Amino acid sequence: MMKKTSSSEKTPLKKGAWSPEEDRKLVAYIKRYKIWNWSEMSKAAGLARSGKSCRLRWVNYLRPDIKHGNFSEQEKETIITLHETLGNRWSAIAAKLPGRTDNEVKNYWHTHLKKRLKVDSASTVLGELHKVDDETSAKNLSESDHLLSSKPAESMSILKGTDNAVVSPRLMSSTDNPSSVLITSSAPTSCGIGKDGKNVIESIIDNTSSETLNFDQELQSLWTKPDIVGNGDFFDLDNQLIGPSGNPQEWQQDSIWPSDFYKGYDYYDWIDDIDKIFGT
DNA sequence: AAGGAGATCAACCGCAGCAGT
DNA sequence: CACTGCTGCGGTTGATCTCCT
Repeated sequence: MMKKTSSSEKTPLKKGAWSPEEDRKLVAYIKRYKIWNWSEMSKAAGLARSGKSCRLRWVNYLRPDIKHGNFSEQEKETIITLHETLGNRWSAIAAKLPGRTDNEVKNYWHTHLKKRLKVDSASTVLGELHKVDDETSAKNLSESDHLLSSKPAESMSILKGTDNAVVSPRLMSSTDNPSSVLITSSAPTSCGIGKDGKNVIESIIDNTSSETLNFDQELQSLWTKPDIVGNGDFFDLDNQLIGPSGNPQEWQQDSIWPSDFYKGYDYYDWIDDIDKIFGT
């Protein structure tokens, strides 16, 4: 292995976008000699780049196991779920997504997913909610929706949400639904949508608490009844479990999406509606 | 067609942690 | 124990692209 220990000549290090030639040099060098010391490798490979720049280029772009292209629905949900528990630990999140880099996950979060949970864009979001509802009310209010709305109002009045706590917009816009939703979360951030489409609420809550949101009281007195409950379960007013524990994502993975409860409201339709509302 | 605004993403920067001396 | 250098991480920047007027 050709190891240059030091270099007295101070060639200015190149910055900015990598050329195909530079990529080729770096890939060829790593294929042949493997990674041993980024700053020394850079010189040995004939690149006027810092070791740091080489490492970044390799790790984020040139590595053969990098998965390029759009994020799948599964990946999106994984990022959202993990971000709720891990926060901005992008490398930890990326570690759960084979082929994705921390940089990519971070960029994707900031450009696509962050706005899903953005609270202060409530009016915009709710405008979209109304739009979705209007567009779908006549044509798309399927039999399943009628079945859903035909549930006794009181049985729907309290919903203990998921870790994501993004409540089905179609469910929540059902006219028979009362105005409060109980959200519980094991994650620090939760978001809920009022059935009247008037409020979108996001709040930082305790890991083990759940809260009752009354959408008729606007945003004041958001949290009215903290208590300790199990996380991620759906309950009706009588505290009867009406959905499985865990995240919708896990429900889908485990084929336990509560289709009885949602009456044919498919998991992917649910995600689609969320996408529409939050503008992904 | 042009240009302005916003979105996207590759790359840089600064810092912290760790290992070697 | 202090110093130094390397690596990895998260925040930020800026070039480029896309969309809208």
